[in-house]
Parts: sequence; C-alpha cells; structure tokens
Amino acid sequence: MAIHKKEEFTQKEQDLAAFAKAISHPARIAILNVLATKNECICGEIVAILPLAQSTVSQHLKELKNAGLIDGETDGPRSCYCINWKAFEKFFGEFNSLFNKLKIKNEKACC
Amino acid sequence: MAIHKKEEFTQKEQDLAAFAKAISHPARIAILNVLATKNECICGEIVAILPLAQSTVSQHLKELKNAGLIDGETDGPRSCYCINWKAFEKFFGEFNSLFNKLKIKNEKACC
DNA sequence: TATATTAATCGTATATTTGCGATATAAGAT
DNA sequence: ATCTTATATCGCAAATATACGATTAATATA
Repeated sequence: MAIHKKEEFTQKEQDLAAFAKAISHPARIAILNVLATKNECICGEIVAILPLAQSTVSQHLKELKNAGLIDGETDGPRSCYCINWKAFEKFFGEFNSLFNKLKIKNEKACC
Repeated sequence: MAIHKKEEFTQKEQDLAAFAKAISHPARIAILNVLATKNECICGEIVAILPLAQSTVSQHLKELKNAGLIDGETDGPRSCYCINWKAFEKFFGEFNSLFNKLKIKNEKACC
C-alpha cells in the first residue's frame, strides 16, 4: 500500500522536503532563473521562454507560489511574478544548519 | 499526454532539479540528518530511527546514492553510509550562483 | 456591448514515486 | 554445511506529478 508517511517526520524535515520538492523540476528552476535575472516578469514572458504549454507553465507557477517561493500579483489581464527572497534565505539557512553540524571533523570512518 | 520534457532544459537546470529531487522527501532529509550528525552510519541504525520498513529505507538510501549525495561501503554483511560533502558544496554553490544574480537591486516592480 | 487578450482552472492520460511484503544475496557464526 | 543476520532487490498497489487541450474568468479595447 502506498500510505504516505510524511506526517511521521518532524515539521522541519517536512518543510525542507517541501522546499526541495518545489525546486525539483527543471521547469521550475528555469522559471526561478528568469525571475532572478529580470527581478519581475509577467507570465506570458515565461511561457514564451519555456518549452511548455501555457497551462503547464501556469501549473508550475502555482506550485512555486503555493510553496511560498514566489509572489504573484494581478496587473490587468496579466500576472506579474517575482521571487520571495526571504523564503530562499530561510530555507538555505536551515539547510546550512542541518548540514554543517559535523562538516569539520570529517574523519571518514568507513567511506 | 505525459511526455516528459525534462531533456529540453539546460544540463545545469536538470542537475539542480535532480539534486533537489533527491532531498525532496522527509525520509531522505532525516537520513542525511542522521549521517551529518554521526558522520557514518550502518543501514540498520537508520532503519531503527525512521518510521519506515527496511526495504523502503534501503530504497531511499539507493536514491541518495544514485544522486551522488552519499557514499556507501559494504562491511561484511552490513552497509556503511556517509555524506558526500563535496557534492553538497557543489550544488549549494550552484544554487547560490543562480539565485544571487540580482538579489541586490531588489526594487520590487510589481510584487 | 461585443471582442480580444491574458492567465487560471478543469479534465484526463500517462509516468513516476512511495511503501510494503516476499524473496534473494552475502557474509559471519555454529 | 547450515543457520543467522543484515541488506538489497523484486513485484505490486496506491498516491502524486507531469503535460496538454479545452474551457472559464477577468480585464482591456473597439
């Protein structure tokens, strides 16, 4: 059976995993790259750049927004998106605190 | 249709997405956390900590290994795992170079 | 008001992931 | 040689993700 057991892990583990999941598709990396370069961008520009249908891009944007990694604002009939830098700082900081525990004494016991 | 279009993105985008995907599950975050804390660890210890069956943990370990994030070594009938710190440094460095492009002039045009 | 334009949502097909039990493999112990 | 222990792999069921076309919604513009 495929009962998902994600709830059985700590909140921090779930949060970090959710962040990683949000950026775990090349299309979403590409979107973030565009936004990081242009600072702000309307949906249509992203659709024009990516090799995906408009509905698919919209879906990826929604996922990034749900994960809190980007902000979006309606501007007439178009939508403007930009990166939520604070969210990125938060998550990268948490990854650092998670992986920098021992990084120093790297004695290599078995591998 | 669900034809996967991942190949249509740049290699860097695919690599970063693959790294993120490897750490996109709380179980794998938990495994990495254990390894980062203990420096090295045999499979059985991880199985004892996680709320998952042995076969499932083994599968998660395999994914982390395939992604190059951990190294594993057979030691008699047991397997010893540890984090591949170089891989982490590489990926975190690439994320930084990707997202620090513009971080400075954060004028906020629309959102 | 009617008509474009832009983006979000719905429905659906296919692919991938997650998880477990059962089985296989491999090394050490008896 | 047989048995135990530790781990990997196989096979399957259920859940999620990916992608698209079609439709809807919302705002401009004629």
